[in-house]
Amino acid sequence: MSSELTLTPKQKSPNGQPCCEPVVYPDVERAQAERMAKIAKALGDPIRLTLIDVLRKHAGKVCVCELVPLFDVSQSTLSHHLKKLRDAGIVDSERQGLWAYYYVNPEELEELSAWLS
Amino acid sequence: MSSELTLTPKQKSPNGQPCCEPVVYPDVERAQAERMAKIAKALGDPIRLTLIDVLRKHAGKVCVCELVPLFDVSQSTLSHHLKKLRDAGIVDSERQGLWAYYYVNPEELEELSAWLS
DNA sequence: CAGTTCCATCGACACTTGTCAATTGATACG
DNA sequence: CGTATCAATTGACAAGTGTCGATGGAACTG
Repeated sequence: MSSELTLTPKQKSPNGQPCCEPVVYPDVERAQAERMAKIAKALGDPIRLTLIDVLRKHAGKVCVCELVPLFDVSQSTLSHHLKKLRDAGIVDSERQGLWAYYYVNPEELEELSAWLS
Repeated sequence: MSSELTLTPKQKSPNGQPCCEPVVYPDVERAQAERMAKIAKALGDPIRLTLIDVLRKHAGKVCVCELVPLFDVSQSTLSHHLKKLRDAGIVDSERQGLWAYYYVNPEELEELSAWLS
């Protein structure tokens, strides 16, 4: 499970004395941190990160049947990874007859990308 | 477990006919994808992402006793998250007497940050 | 020395993840 | 119609994750 992020106001140490200097606060809001962590989590697997790389570089839509042979995992495993990327909103897919085409939602990566720079 | 990323050369479909147009290849190398996925995974939790935010904004070194009260989790849970960040190489720590100070290794975020932009 | 404080580690727990083989569902083709 | 193909889903399993309370170890305080 992903951790619950509930920021609380700064408290003193139990003995009432601050152990060290100035108070630090996060600049990111709770909701923002959760959105970005969700995206980062989805990128946190080499296969999924490479999938995103392929889809981004290709610009257009890519057929799943093109993606499967790029990796040494079963078709069902790759389908599972694509679902994770879909669930995170990073990619979308489209069926055309027998084939499924995937493409990146670049906007979904922007917030994390901006925070990281 | 993180998936094994072993790219294989493009194969034809079983019936010998490609199902769709042109071959796509990842631009990221296997090792690079694994490095970046490791970083992304470490950022894939709201608490850890916020910790990085705090440490980055603060520039200097931050005492753990400053970090604990910012989150609604136990001290041991926070320590666990800090360890994950240490294991990923994103942060380092330093003991000074009773206190432990954490700081960001900005270089470790660069590769992912660059790839993402 | 004895007590306290900070932080890391341990043990336990429920939940999630990555993986596969097998199945299913939809579509195309002969 | 029956068969073949692509991709998603299901069920299973070992491994990993996030969480806590309790314990441990180091170092300061009196």
